[in-house]
Amino acid sequence: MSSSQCANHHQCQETALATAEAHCDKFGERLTPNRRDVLRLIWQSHRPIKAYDLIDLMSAQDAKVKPATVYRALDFLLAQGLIHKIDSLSAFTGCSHPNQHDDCYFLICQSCGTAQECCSPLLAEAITSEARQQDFKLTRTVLEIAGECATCHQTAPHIAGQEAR
Amino acid sequence: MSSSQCANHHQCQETALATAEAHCDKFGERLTPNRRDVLRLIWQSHRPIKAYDLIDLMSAQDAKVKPATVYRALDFLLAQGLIHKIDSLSAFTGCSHPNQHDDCYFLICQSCGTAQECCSPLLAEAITSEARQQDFKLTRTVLEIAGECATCHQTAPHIAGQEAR
DNA sequence: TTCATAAGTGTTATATTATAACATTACAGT
DNA sequence: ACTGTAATGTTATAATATAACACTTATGAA
Repeated sequence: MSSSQCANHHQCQETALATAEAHCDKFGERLTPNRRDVLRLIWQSHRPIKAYDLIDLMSAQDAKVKPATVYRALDFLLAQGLIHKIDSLSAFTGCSHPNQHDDCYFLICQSCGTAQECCSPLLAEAITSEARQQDFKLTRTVLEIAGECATCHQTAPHIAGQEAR
Repeated sequence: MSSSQCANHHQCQETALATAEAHCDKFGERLTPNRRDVLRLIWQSHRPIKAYDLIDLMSAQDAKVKPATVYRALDFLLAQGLIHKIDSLSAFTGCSHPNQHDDCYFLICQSCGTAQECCSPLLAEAITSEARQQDFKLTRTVLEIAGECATCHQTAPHIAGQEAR
């Protein structure tokens, strides 16, 4: 479980789960076993994961898991701001700072598949300002940038990484 | 066919088709009847349209049109830069300036459904600059801003427009 | 003009992503 | 323990998209 985004990915994953736990406690929401399982699987790497891959992973463990089960967990986690959906990939990724994603965007590496969540109040302000110039009332911004991450273009040409990052 | 984006939408649509024609001539590409039909339907309004709505519209005219037929036309039009796909909607919209969409973003009105294509070299530069700070090589940017357009919040509260815009 | 090739289309099937509807179970507050 | 709400199980199906292969049409070289 190497990672270009965190020194120790196991730690990173555990922290995310603990944060989610704390978040749910605070807001009186229930992080049930299913929801926790889905969240844990999403945090297995920094590569956004597709709903049906989650279904496969959960099914591998024991009985077949049905789509609705996973989608319900995803809906909950999205509503709590514990994960993001990457629209350009139809995939889901963990959120490292629930409750404050107004300024977020994603850097998605087409070589290793990782999505890095970034926050830039400056960029967010530039976007808001652009919209304001068009007299447009902004409610949600999707900013997904695809390309090649530092790790991938610093190392040998294009070995699509399969490890957790 | 009223419009908040163009003085005369019929004109707007015809111009788009003529531009597409010219583009294809220039690059030795063929704007076949199918491709032209799909493009025309996409330009019937400024509201992004879904692939299966296109299929329904085309099927209404005569025999049932199959998904592959429409998706192939969409693939061609995307490849030529004559349309855009709006990832957050899984829908397609006409491109008003083929061959120069590096600086584009979309303002998507959740009230009337229109998507306005905007270009801002300044904003594009801000985004590139952000990515550069992370040592990220950018190849494609998806910026889709959802909210309420000027027309909608200037007029009476929330009548979802069904007309072409 | 004719043929060969490539490009485009028709058609069938299927993959992928997501939701609806309703029955059942588990949980929290009384 | 009782009750209402939240969560889950289950079946079915909707919505989005692509694969594979047969067939047709356009184009350009001989």
